[in-house]
Amino acid sequence: MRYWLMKSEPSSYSLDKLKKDKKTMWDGVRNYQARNYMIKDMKKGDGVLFYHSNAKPSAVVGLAKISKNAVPDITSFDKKSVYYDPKSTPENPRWHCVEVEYIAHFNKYLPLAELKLLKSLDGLALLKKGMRLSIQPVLKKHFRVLCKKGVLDKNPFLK
DNA sequence: GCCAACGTTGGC
DNA sequence: GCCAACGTTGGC
Repeated sequence: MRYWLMKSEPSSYSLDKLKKDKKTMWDGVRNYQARNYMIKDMKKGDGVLFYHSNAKPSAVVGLAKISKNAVPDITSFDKKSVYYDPKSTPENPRWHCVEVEYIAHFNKYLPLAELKLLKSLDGLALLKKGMRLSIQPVLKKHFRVLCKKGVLDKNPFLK
């Protein structure tokens, strides 16, 4: 099993929204590196840290998991969608998306500025200068550090 | 709102 | 294949 961090601007899709929806297709990703992670590496059951970007403050806010492996992103075929891509067709889809399922909000949010101070997170992709990737792999040790910092009564990933 | 960093596009 | 121009991300 692998671990991930997924970014979303709360104004477009927040963890609160995911809680209401329970599950969502992570569609609209139009970056090849992020797409390749979804297609090749993300598997059902993987752990996901949910990050609010462009937020006040930007922070890791909770936990989710991958509930379905990648499938073609149908928004890329939809002319009315803002995610429409004329180069992506049902016969030859260019973009894919996984399904993400809500687990919990952390009891403590983890603002970016605080995470930068932690020696135990050295090497975490999120903290690297210029890192804009919306889907990032997270090492198990970093995942555990963040889960413990976030505090949850029941955390399926910390047994 | 600014702007650094990064990704993509397209002319050549 | 190079690279300038442009667009986007996202912290601050």
